[in-house]
Amino acid sequence: MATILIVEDEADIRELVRFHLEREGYAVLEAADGPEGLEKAQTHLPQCVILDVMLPGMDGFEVCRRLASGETTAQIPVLLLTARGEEVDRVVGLSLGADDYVVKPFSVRELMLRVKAILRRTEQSRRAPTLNRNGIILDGVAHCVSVNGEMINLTATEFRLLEDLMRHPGAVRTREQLLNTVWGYSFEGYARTVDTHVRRLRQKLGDKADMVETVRGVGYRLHA
Amino acid sequence: MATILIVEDEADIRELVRFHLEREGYAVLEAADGPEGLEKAQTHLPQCVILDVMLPGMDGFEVCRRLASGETTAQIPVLLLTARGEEVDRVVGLSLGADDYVVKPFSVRELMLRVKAILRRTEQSRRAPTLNRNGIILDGVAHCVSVNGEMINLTATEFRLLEDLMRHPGAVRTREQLLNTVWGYSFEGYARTVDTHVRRLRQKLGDKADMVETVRGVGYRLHA
DNA sequence: TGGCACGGTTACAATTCCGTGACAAGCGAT
DNA sequence: ATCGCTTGTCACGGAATTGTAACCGTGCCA
Repeated sequence: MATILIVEDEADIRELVRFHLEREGYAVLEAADGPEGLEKAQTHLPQCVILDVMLPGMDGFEVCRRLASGETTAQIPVLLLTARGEEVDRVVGLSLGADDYVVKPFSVRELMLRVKAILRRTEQSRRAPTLNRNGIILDGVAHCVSVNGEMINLTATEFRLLEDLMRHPGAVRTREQLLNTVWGYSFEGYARTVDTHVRRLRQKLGDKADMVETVRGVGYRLHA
Repeated sequence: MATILIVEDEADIRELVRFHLEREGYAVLEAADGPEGLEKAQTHLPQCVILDVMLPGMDGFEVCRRLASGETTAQIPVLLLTARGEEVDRVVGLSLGADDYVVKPFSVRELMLRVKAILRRTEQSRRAPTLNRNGIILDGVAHCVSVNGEMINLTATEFRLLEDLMRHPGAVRTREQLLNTVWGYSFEGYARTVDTHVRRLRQKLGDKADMVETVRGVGYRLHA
């Protein structure tokens, strides 16, 4: 499941949060100061960072800024822990790119909900190695596809075609777009080739065949 | 820029928030109760909804639930306004799919920052050129159109025609202009062809048919 | 009031578009 | 070499789409 990094100098708070996060099934990394937090963020690329603003040495804002400017770490959502009533701090934090904050002393339950909310928001945009839409599951690593739990056997071309459609659920893909991504830019052939492969794909999809919709005069689309 | 809907029964709070939102450059819609808020959300698809929990009649949680279960409105982020200290409410709200909350009485500055944070988070996924005028929603990526929340089925030509009109709301488009952009410069045909397609389009638009206005002697125009 | 220009409406034939089946070339394994 | 599988192309046919023409309704102007 998701990995979460907590950067906090007070050990008892780290333990408290770790305990609850692990009970929810998350993997937890700890760091006691800013530099350690930055380094663990860069090496482990957690799905979320819980970051105390008051840190010895480098403060949380500086960590936040450096995370946002790093190429690999810019996408990691940050949840700030601030002291009560420091509205100025919150303002600075949010404008620095933090995704959310919680005021200390905080309700653990609320913190968990906020972490979940952040992960829920980001997991949609993150590219999943296995795609799953309405009973069609495509595993890019194992290179296999199941429909309603039953494995089906796709050829390489059919697999890439389905993959492209599933990566753009609800979006129309023109024959040219499909030829470019599935067959490659060097392919110089008949656009109707796509049709034939769509037909073969639909055949193998069985009762989920109508998930692949025809948009007449435009192209094909995976039902959203 | 972005459109924001505020659902709040107290008119002075609506005005206060509207004033600051408009100063930031946002377009603002107002609704005084839950049903009105739902309806405006469905027809205008704002980029964000600011929703008071305490509403006469249908409360904010119910509005939130219905927004989340609607196909077109599920993606709209919701920012809840709750009364001080009602942690139970916050928890319920966040688990219902609200993206954030602010406790009343709130700092306007903080509210603005939270709205900006929400918009920043969602604008990445909102890159899609979806046009929206008065209940007619045209999604260029999915290549589909909905009127009052109901999907309608347009042919490719009808779609391009509506797209051109919606890209120029309130502006008259002559038949020649339409022929050039919708049919392409190479088209050499009868200008009255446009009329036939306008008619077919109006038929499918149902009670929104009069959004496509005739400007006698000039061309057609989408009602502003 | 009548004529006229313009757009709405209807009908229809031509065309386009897509699903389907068939087929041959390519390719790897046996 | 032979077989089986994959893949690209093609032709046919049905269905949806589209352009055109003819006819009708309405507003405008003298």
